[in-house]
Amino acid sequence: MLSIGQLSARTGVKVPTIRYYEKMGLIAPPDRSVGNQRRYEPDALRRLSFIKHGRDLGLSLEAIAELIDLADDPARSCADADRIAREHLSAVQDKIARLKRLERELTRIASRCTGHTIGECYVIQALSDHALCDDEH
Amino acid sequence: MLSIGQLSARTGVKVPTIRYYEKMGLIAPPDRSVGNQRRYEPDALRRLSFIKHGRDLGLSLEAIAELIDLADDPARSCADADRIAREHLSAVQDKIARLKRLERELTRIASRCTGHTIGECYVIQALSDHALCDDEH
DNA sequence: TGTAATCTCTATAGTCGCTATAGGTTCAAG
DNA sequence: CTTGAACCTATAGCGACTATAGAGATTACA
Ligand SMILES: [Zn+2]
Ligand SMILES: [Zn+2]
Ligand SMILES: [Zn+2]
Ligand SMILES: [Zn+2]
Repeated sequence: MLSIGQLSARTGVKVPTIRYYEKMGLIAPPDRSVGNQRRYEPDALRRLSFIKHGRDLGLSLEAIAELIDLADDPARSCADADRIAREHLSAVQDKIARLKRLERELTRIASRCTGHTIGECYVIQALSDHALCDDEH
Repeated sequence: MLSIGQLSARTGVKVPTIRYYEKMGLIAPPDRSVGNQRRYEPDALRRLSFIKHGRDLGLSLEAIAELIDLADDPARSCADADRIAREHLSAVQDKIARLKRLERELTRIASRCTGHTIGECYVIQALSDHALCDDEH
């Protein structure tokens, strides 16, 4: 049996976050000690690590909750799990594309300032006028 | 004099967002009509466009507020403005790097599932075991 | 057994940048 | 003068936590 602090130490998930996951229904409320403190079975380590890994990969708690439901039913088709992964990948790729456009624009803006005063500052001018930009963002 | 709706239409910033910016101190409270509705001078277009452009480039409202302060003082050194731009660029680059690691990992995960059931699903297995990953994330 | 240090408990508020809703008032056109 | 669109304020909600306060539980050691 693990205390919440031990579970936290072994998974790298902070104590308040574990309580938050419980409140959100991602992990089942564990048994309690006589003094009302949470006591986890070793299996909770697996569950929580699954959630943490999903979060580290950028999945939403909603997607992780769906995947947990799916994982509990080994005979079922994995089409939904695969779809969640593909959709997330595609969202990540969209974010990368957007951030790359920003990076180009910001690199240009940040490198072009030759002035010493705000009055001449290209950063300020660029922000004041999107027409100076190469791209939409 | 512009109503908040006209200001919104001309800048692409939604009406509640304009009110939010006012509450957050990014734009000055405008004059009011007899019936207490906001009436903006044409200059508000410039201000709001500046804010919108900053947001479109991914700057935080806090950074934008700093830049607005700076922009009001043309004789001042632009070192702070340049620093804000460089720091933001660097934050964007960090995000891109992190997302690219995720992309690699997710591509691998999403493409490797050959099973038809959850029991064989590589997506579920990968989430259950970070040791299957190539990278940290 | 006493005590002190650490851990844990609940409940609540704050973070960021909005967005949505409710219930009311004002404005502009016909 | 009436209608309908636009506007007003205040409040709550989003996602995924994080921080705080004030109280109670557990553990280690003397
Ligand atoms: Zn400059
Ligand atoms: Zn631009
Ligand atoms: Zn699969
Ligand atoms: Zn991993």
